[in-house]
Amino acid sequence: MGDNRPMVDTATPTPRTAPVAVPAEAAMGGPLPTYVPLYQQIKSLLLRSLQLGEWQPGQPIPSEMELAARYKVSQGTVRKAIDEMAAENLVVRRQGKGTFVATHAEEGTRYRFLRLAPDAGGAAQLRRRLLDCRRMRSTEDVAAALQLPAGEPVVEVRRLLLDGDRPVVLDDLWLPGAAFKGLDAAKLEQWRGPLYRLFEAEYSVRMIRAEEQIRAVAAGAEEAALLQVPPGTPLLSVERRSFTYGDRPVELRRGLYHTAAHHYRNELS
Amino acid sequence: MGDNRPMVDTATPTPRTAPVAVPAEAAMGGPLPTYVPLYQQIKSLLLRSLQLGEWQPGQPIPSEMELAARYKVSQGTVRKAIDEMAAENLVVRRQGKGTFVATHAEEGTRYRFLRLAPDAGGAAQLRRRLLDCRRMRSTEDVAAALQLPAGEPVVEVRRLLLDGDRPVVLDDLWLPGAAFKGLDAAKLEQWRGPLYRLFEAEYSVRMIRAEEQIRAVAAGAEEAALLQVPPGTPLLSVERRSFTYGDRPVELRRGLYHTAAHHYRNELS
DNA sequence: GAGTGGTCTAGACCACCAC
DNA sequence: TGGTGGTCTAGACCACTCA
Repeated sequence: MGDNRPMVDTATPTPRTAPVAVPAEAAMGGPLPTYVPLYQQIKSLLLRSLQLGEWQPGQPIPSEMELAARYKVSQGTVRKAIDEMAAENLVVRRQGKGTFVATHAEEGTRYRFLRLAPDAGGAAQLRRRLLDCRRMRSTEDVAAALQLPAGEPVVEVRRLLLDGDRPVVLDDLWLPGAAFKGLDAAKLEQWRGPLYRLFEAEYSVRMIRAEEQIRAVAAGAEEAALLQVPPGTPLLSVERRSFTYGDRPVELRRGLYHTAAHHYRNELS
Repeated sequence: MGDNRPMVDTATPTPRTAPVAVPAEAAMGGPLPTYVPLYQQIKSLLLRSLQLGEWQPGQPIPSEMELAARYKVSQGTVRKAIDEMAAENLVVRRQGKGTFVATHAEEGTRYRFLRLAPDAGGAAQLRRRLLDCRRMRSTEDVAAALQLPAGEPVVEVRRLLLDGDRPVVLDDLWLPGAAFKGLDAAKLEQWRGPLYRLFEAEYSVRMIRAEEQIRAVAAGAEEAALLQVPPGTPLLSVERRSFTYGDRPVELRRGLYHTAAHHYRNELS
């Protein structure tokens, strides 16, 4: 016990990274990690299972005891691996029931990635209105953001979010065409629930994490008309890149938020 | 072992919360927690020591072994308490050296709360220019934000942040006068380093966490002049409330960010 | 080499949930 | 009643830092 042993691992065909120093490489002076904790190796294995779709969103993963047995480690080691994944919102623990693959379905966090809140307080309750959905060849900037070759097919979507009958958000978004075969206006129109839930349910694309860049811009003529504001109105420009496993970007989104009665909320720590 | 025992606790005069169900209260149907894990109790004690200034920012707290002995629990329990505090950025662990009270001094996180980044990439390197610093009676909105009685004395500060010679941020901030006795323009002018470092070093006010509300607004005449932009230019309005221990608000800050060559970056997960 | 945090184990018991 | 995650312990060993 307590020996970070070299992973006999007859149970799983998946090779683990060497748990101790790699003399040859270490001697080469590379800044590569010379030691990977066991629980990190377990975490990598779990991540791979997630990525390969071995466990589906909303479904339970095997119990800690079962995983400990599978990987021939103690329950505490599995626990620490899962702890980190829970902290990263990849997985949700529920005492007495099990550990579940995170999903963009309701489960309390309806708008996990939408930081818009009404000034009045409470949570945003927004309606969607699809304006456009087309397949096209990506422009250079979109391709770059999605790490695709320029001209690669993408799906372009334009939509409005409304609070009551007042437009609040104008969203343009781009998705890699290859990963979203069959996505069209009809699909989007008929779908009830969070968009990211549709993506994970129908296209096996799970949004794990996103980066946003926020600016203040003046409304152009077309945008102003759609948001029903005078041209030149200051709007929040929110450019989001969403990533799936392995930090692969799978969505580019450009939102214009009308912040007269709403605001973007953020928590710093 | 393994018994969440009622805290004999002859070593510390600090009472701990009851570790097991409180039958009387539980019967009253209150939604109060009927059980508080031991490590949470330890965490509360550690938080209180932090709040009381027993350990100063940048200084080490006692070792895990020492704390375990002090509180008569196992090292693992102390570890879990500290783990949570480290996750909340209250404390920083350094292997081989110890655990240190978090500080707003350099230590890698120069601008912990400033999310502005140059579009060109890299980190913002901004100069400060103090415009004004005065003591006054708080207006109603400021008092409300700081949870003070209206008319209570506050310190009002106005300053610019510049990237090179280009103004990028116009900040107005308000602090409770009582907590910041002696803070004046001279103090601010002479101070080198992060503002929050000054607050914790000279006034024992430690900013732990902050909430921001972000909007797009049009520059007014005065603001436009200060930021050297045409009036009406869209600006990011960032209203921040900073909190210290116990979620007590101790700063209100209203920033106007010129986002022509910079952006507000955010990470969602 | 001594002291710190970091990892790993094994085992016990607790709180919660479903059957 | 049995299974799940959650807590707590005790002890061993490892990685890192510094004198």
